[in-house]
Amino acid sequence: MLSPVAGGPTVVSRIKEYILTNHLGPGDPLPTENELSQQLGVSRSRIREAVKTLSALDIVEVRHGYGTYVGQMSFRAMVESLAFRGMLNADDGLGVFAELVDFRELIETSLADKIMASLTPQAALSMRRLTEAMAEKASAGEEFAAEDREFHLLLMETAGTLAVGMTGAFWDVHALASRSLGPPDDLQATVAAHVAILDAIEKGDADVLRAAIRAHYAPIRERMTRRLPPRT
Amino acid sequence: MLSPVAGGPTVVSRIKEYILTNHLGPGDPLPTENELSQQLGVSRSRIREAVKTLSALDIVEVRHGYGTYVGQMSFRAMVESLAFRGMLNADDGLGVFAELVDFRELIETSLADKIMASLTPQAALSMRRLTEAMAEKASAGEEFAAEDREFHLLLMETAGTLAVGMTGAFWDVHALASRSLGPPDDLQATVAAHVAILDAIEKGDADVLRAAIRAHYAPIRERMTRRLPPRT
DNA sequence: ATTCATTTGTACGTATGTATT
DNA sequence: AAATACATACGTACAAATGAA
Repeated sequence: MLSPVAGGPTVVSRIKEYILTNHLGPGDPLPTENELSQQLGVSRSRIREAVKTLSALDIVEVRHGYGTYVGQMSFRAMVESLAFRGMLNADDGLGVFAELVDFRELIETSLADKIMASLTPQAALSMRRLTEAMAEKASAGEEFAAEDREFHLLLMETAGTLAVGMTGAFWDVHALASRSLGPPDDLQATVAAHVAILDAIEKGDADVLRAAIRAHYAPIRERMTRRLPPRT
Repeated sequence: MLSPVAGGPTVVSRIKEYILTNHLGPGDPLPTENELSQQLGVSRSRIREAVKTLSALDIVEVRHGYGTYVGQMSFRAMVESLAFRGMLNADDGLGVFAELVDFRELIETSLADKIMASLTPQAALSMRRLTEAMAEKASAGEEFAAEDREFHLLLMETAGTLAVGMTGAFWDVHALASRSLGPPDDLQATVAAHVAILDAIEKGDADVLRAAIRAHYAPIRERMTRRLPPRT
């Protein structure tokens, strides 16, 4: 029997290996499931399960009826994982979600000087436009999640793609959490908080900026902890 | 036909739903694959593929021959995803790995004050012992990855479980990267860098601590960028 | 616009390996 | 040591989606 030894290379790792050794990049096609099945000498079911794993990590991307491709950089896996974990704990503690707020605030405040120093005028302008869009929607009673997200991404722009990716991921987790947490925050106040951050940047005072960021997160944190269910 | 509508709830989401509505917690058992197959009205193959996805995210944990259980909080998915992404880019830019160093440094430096204020004596003592263990191994020419990891985890202790988890995850990614990057850093210098961090904490000077942290990461970053392959 | 080949998605049956009692 | 409950693996058949002829 040609069965692999226990603890030997898994199908998942062999597919990863295939991608690396063949120097495939994001968007490049993988062999079909049948071809992989033959090349690796395992059944198609097994290939499919391995591909499911890789797909969950966005290492590959599967298009129904078309093919399988090397995936793009993504934090979706982390978002899903954290979000679900937050829901699980939602009964007792909101632990994950609350800590997430701390973490976001920590990163943004600690980058205050860097942001101040190197935020591009274009980014600042985009952020200004976003706050205006927020204000408009707020007075119409609408939410503005997309604008909020983009605002914070632009804020992190200078810190590199990884930081931007993480910020976006945390924001997404928070959005998922928020959804299952009841009515949104006071829209007008949220807009004002973002305007305050932007004003601080243009004013050029790092201390004011840090204070504005903290003020922005204060009601969010408050909302998280307020939702702590009464222990029965 | 009872087939679900296009875009309807996926098997993955239905299993997540099952866990939440039944108030299962980490370690609690899920129905067997056959039972799930019946309850959800889909074939066992589908269940298996869905479980593979959930397992990749550590939302469930499968024990061969025993059963499937709700998983523990984990960053394994992010580690695997980031590590592979780093390998992919390793040809051209080392982009992800290099940014990871920046991010780790950012987090630790920005927590300097908090660390200083609230690191427990027990943690400090443990860290001191770790540096001693590092020194011992270093003079024997051995590496000390485990001690290094534990040191940085203790450093973040005060910042909450999420921060600790992220720190561990980043460290793991870095370790995976390091493996495929050639010989390790200068062991003696690495030990000294950790000792300097610890000394700074006990001395109680946040500025010195930040400098020590930056000094710790400098050679690591240098190593990353130095490895940029000569473009052919 | 239809048909056709290709590729992934779903289903089911069967056999085998593995851990627990 | 045996029995049981389970996950793992394979093969085949068919459904659904996509792109191209």
